[in-house]
Amino acid sequence: MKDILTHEEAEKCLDILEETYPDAHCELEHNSPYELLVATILSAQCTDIRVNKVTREMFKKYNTPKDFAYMDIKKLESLIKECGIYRNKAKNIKASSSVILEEYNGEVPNTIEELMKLPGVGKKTANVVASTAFGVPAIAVDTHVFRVSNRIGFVHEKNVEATERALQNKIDKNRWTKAHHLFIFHGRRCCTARNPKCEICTINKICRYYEGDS
DNA sequence: AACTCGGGGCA
DNA sequence: TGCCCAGAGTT
Repeated sequence: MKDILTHEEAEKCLDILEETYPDAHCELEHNSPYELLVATILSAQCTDIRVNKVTREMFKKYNTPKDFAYMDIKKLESLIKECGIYRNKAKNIKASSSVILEEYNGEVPNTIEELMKLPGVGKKTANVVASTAFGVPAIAVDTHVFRVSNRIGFVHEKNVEATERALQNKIDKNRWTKAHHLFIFHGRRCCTARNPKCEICTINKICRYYEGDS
């Protein structure tokens, strides 16, 4: 059984990752909370690169809840086709936009709880939007966060729920959001699911996976 | 907690 | 074809 990073190592790990990825924020490009919400809904089972491309293009013409709430569903489906599962996503974007328009006066709600009431918005999307757009401290354990945090030994848990609790205990609340984005950046750029680039990894001196495998 | 649903892109 | 991808909703 591998040990896990000490509190000091964990702090240092986050420090190094911050230096490594100075631009680490949200990988989903956005100019407004609403754009981020749409992009995040699109990001389910789809790479951020493709989401950014589709969203950027679409928002040149359509960029308000009103635009999408009244848009023909077929048209919306064709606009977001590249992002996959587009029928559900189109339906959800349209429906969420209507709710935002009618119940929130056109403004995206700023709490995790309210965001989750929107159709197609679950825990992860709500966390990303609330933390990125509104500064709510949050850690949403997606595949990257789960893989990276467990692999390097930041925590040692077997499922996402336990990982989320462990991370919240291990990390100061004011660093939750930052840590969330850092794990995802690291997971995409270096600590990939297969063939991680351990030799160029900036935290390989601390990493339990690297120690254990070398 | 386990399960279903879901689709384009790329090798 | 098979595998990947920053999930949501229902039971």
